[in-house]
Parts: sequence; C-alpha cells; structure tokens
Amino acid sequence: MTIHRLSVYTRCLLQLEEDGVKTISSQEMADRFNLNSAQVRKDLAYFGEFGVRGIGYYVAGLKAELQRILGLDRQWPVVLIGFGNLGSALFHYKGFGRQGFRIAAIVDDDPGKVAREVESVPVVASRDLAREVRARGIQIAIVAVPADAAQPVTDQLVGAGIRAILNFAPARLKVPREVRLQNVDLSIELETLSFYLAQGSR
Amino acid sequence: MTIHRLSVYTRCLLQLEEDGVKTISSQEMADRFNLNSAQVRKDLAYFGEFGVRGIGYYVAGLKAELQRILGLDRQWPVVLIGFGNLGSALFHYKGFGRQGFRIAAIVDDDPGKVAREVESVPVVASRDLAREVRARGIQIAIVAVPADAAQPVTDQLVGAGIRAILNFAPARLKVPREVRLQNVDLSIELETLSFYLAQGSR
DNA sequence: TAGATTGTTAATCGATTAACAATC
DNA sequence: TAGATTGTTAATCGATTAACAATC
Repeated sequence: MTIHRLSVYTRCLLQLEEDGVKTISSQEMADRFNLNSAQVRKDLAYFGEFGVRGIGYYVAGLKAELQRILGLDRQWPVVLIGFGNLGSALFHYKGFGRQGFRIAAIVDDDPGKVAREVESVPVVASRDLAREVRARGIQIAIVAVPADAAQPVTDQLVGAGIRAILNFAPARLKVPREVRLQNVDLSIELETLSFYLAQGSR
Repeated sequence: MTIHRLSVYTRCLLQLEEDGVKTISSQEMADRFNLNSAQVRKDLAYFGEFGVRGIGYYVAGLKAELQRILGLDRQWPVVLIGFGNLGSALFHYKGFGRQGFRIAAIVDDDPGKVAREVESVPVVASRDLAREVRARGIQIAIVAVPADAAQPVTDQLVGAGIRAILNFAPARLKVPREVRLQNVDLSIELETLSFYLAQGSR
C-alpha cells in the first residue's frame, strides 16, 4: 500500500520537476491525491529524512530518493511472453519505458513471428527462453499469453531464474515463494463498476 | 475491498459449480485464497443470510446471489473507446464476455477503421459516440486511447450520459462526481515488482 | 525572532480475526 | 442427540489521522 503510494508520489514529482517547481510541502502533495499530509510525511519518513523543516521537500532530491527506493534509478531489462494483441499493446505502451523498464526480448511460438525482430527486439521461440533470459540478465517477465499457456511458460520462466512476474493472463499461477508474482485482472475492475451501477439502480 | 473479494468468490463458485461441488464451507473458501473464514462469512453476511448452519453455502445459490449483488446477472453493453493495440486486445479478451460484459460499439477516429464492423460490432467515429451510446443504452465505457486523447473523449462520454468508465490511458481523468471512474495503471504494478527486486539486492 | 513545515508520538478509526451462541 | 458450521459480538491488529515539539 505504501509502495503503491510511493509510485504515485514519484510521478507527481516528475510532473512538478517538469513544471519547474523546486520545493513542495506534504500538504500540497496530499491535496493532489486526496490524501492526508501526515500520511505523506509518514510514508516518506519511513525510508529516511528527506524533508527540511519550514521548507518542505526539494522536488529533485526527493524524486531521486524515491526512484532509488523503487529501483527506478536503473534500466530493468524485461522479457515479454506472448506477442498477440495484448503483448503487442504492452510492447508499444510508452509508460513502461519511461520508468526504466525496457523490453529486451519477446517470446512467442507463432512461427510467423519467431526469428523476426520488432523495433530491434528479438522474437524467440519458448525453447530459447532460458538462453535469452540468462544472456541478457533479465529478472522480470511480463506474461501476456492465453490462460492455458500461462502455467507452462511460467514454469519455464522460474526454471530460467526469473525473479518477478507481472501476469496478465486470466489464470492463477503457481510460483515458488522466492519469485514475486503480481496479477493484473482486467475484468475484476469492470465488475467493481457494475456493482456500483447495479446498486445505484436499486 | 469487500467488493473486490466478492468478485473473487464469484469466480471460485463458478469453478466449483463446473467441478460439480454442491456445498462449500467458509473455511474451505478461505483456504483457497489465504483468507480467514470469519472474513468470508462476514463479507457474505453483510448482504444477507446465504449460508446454512451445519452445512455451509449452496454453491449454485450463493453464486446466483453474488452475481445479482455484483450486477453480473445481466448483460452490460459496453462501448470501447480506441481500437489500437490495446483496444484490440481488450476486444478479444475473453474474460469480459464471460461475466456478462458485451462490447456493443467501438469508437475510433482512424479513417481506416471507421464504418467497418469487427465481428459484427460497429466501429464509429467519435462524432457519432453520443448517438451510439444512447441508441444502445450503454452505461459503461472502456477508454483505451493515448494519454492526450483521453480527456476530450471522456468529456464526450460524460456528455453522452455514460455512468462508469474503466480507464487504461495513462492520464488522470476529470469526471463529475456521479460518474464512477476506475483507473488501471499498467506500469505501477511493474514498479512494485522492481521495488522488491531492488530491496532484495541490497 | 516569527512563520512554516517536518518527523514522530499518541489517538482514532476501520478492518481483520477469534470466539461462541444459535441452529441446521 | 452429536457434529458441523453459520452469523455475530467482542477483541485484536494495523493503518490513518491529529497534534505538537523540533527546527529550518
């Protein structure tokens, strides 16, 4: 929860830096996100003393600190599994690159796609997955394959030494404890909305 | 939070029904999701008395109740805004349809896409958005356009009487209070992962 | 020095869990 | 009746917020 908010703060700071703002108080930050200023200060103070009493936080300095904490102060090579519609969308999505994530390899078993390059990123078959992961020092995978292909390829990823998986497939993946798994469920959010509509019309 | 869990329970019950399971206890449900049985009971009891003491919950009955509560006991026509890679991926994503969401119209201003039909769903230009929304009684929109196009089209949606928006664009949308907005941030999840990797290697 | 704002402690709030009478 | 399991109250836990001394 705190980590989630740190991400949000970081984006805010990027924006502020672009706008030429030099310092910001916890109160001003809180106002932007409907949060409480004490919460902002507590979140930040947990990782160190980044503020200056009477002044607030220096935008550039705090941004750098948060990026370091979140691991965004470096490039993370990522392997993208599945290059169908969703995989393709994620590949072209600009948001990842902006935070230092770089898709370094694509895995897809469609013979029409394998061995090609997409914007100079190689597309390989799943049999070459481990080789690519090791050769490129990849620790993060994004899984964007159909539900039934998700677990087998996940097992391969784990075998290849992947440490974190962002899963878009509508499947409940099993991974060993030491691998971090984050699921993104595209339809559960829609269900939340329909709940409110259904309640509203009652 | 509770709503989110209700969605999860519903999926579990769908699975159980397929597997021919007739009844389930709160303890069994809890075990499947690393939850506490008291929490399951409390979540369910909030909406009514669905269980039977000594027995547990009837799978079919509880499923029907939860679907009703979540508004999943009906078809929701949805308008999809943007038919690029992401829009296309969402269109073909099977998870939505399974829960009663049906993409009834697609809006895209690319002249190469307008006026065509995709799997008998019409693709219209944004100037015809309001007409389609009203004609089809659409209350839910999925926004999958680039960041800079998101706010203008959102304003149009609001004007057309849309009541809920699921936003995939990396933009902070402004909507009036009565419109429910749910943001899906594709890269914030990745940042959570990199935090743990960065921490681990420290 | 006066004003502003932090970092942190104490108080509050809400959500989770344990416990158990009710009851199938 | 005995065993199982609910619905619900009371206890616990954790997260949020208020308050304020420290200090720029």
